[in-house]
Amino acid sequence: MPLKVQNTMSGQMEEFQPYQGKKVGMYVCGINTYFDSHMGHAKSAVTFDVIRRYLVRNGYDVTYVINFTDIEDHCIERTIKLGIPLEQLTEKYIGEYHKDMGRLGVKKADIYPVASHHMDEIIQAIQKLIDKGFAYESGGEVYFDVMAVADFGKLSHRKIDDMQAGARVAVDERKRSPMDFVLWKNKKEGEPFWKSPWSEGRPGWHIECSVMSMKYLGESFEVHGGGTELVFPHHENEIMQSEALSDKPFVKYWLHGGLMNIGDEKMSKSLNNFFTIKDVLKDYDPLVVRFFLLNTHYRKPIDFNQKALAEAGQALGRMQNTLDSVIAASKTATEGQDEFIDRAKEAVEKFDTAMDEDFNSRDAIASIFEFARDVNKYLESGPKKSSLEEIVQAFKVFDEILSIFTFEKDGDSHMLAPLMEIIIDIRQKARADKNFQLADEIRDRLKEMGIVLEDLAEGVKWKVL
RNA sequence: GCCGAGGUAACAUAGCGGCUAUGUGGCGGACUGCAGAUCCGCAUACGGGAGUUCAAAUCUCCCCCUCGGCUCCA
Repeated sequence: MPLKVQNTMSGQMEEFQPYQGKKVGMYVCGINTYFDSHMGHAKSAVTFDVIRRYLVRNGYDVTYVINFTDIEDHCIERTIKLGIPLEQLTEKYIGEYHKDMGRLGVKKADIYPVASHHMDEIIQAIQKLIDKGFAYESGGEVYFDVMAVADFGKLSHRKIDDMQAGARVAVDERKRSPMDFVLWKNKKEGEPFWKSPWSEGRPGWHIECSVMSMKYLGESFEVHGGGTELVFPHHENEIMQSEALSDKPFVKYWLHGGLMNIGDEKMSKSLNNFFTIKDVLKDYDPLVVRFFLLNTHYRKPIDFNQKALAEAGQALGRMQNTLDSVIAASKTATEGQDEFIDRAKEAVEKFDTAMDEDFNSRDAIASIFEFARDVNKYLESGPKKSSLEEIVQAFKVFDEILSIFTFEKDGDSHMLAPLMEIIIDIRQKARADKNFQLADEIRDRLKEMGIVLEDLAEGVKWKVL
């Protein structure tokens, strides 16, 4: 089954096909480096992490680029307020970003370009746009001339005339058209600035991404991602700038993720209703958070709340529990295999089929739950070693993409197993003597240190939480 | 106003022409000294209205509601 992706540009599902062979360039808009990342950023990072992992699983040679925007109002405001150089602020939050995302199991991108390190290229690009007649200078500022491009709005599907320019902010009188956007702006008093042919100032937000993505991925590349709120104006403007510069199609597939909401509002820094990743990880296992994010299709919004996270913990625990049992059983199972080995292979196929449909991780997870139920049944029917190993392999495939399972627990030391055998033996004797008080005490005290006992018909099972 | 994404059982999510789904929670069983885990079963669905079709949650049209975008924002 071929991989299909929902392309915002066409509004349709399209078969995924790189420009050349197996090479895939992938660019995702990262964060503004002035504050700790919140759960909305986590959703984006995890979404595209999974997409990247799945592309790699399908044999694509992915070059993944995530940018950091450090030349932007909030960063500048912050650097002035704290009285530290911009560079220092940028570095601090890049470090925090990597820490947070690392804890969430997000694999590192190949390149993390920083806007302020690309000033020469940005200025050159702006000059080129002026030279080619796509931009104009006005009072030390440079604007992109929207009227100079024929296909305005092809990503967001809107027409210039239909929009209420200045609906929320007054139109700048220096612009020729209200839809024109700034490429270079004058510095304000006390702000960091760079020298340019037009004025001492700084670049606009959109041009930074055009320049950095094309620098590292070429003038045309395959995948560009981000949250839906970036479709307009940011990505629309990126397209206009990039294609004006290169005269080539910019990006083949536009992938947009749904937003993280709180109640009926999106989570955002400016609305001040955000939960930072650090705060959430104080209360929840990173694997649970990751599962929570992947249990909804990436293009849909997710409502952030404690109940949903708790539920995610329960649900993930169900699957992990099955995995634990399989691993434990495989240590003592009889050699050989049986027909369940095919069920394990089928599980991987179902998983891939779901992921092939625009990275439908939710559907993929549902298939794992079904598999887990079958596995649980199988475990009670005298499982064979090879089949159990095949099940573990299947979970390894799921985990290669989702990264939500644990295969080895910290407490798994060589001494622990024989020690537990002794304790369980003694407790079984107490139970045989109907000394339930002692039996319960042993169980309770083990639980306190994170070891759970389960009395089953076929014997006592233990596991480390 | 315009563009986009949605409205699925108690809740949260998939599905998107015929196979009634997945998890959490609830109820009832099996197992059990108890607890937990696990299994089996039950209940409660497709925003409203018209239409197309042998057949619609899935297609068409109209309406209602929610969110996002048209300032910065993953």
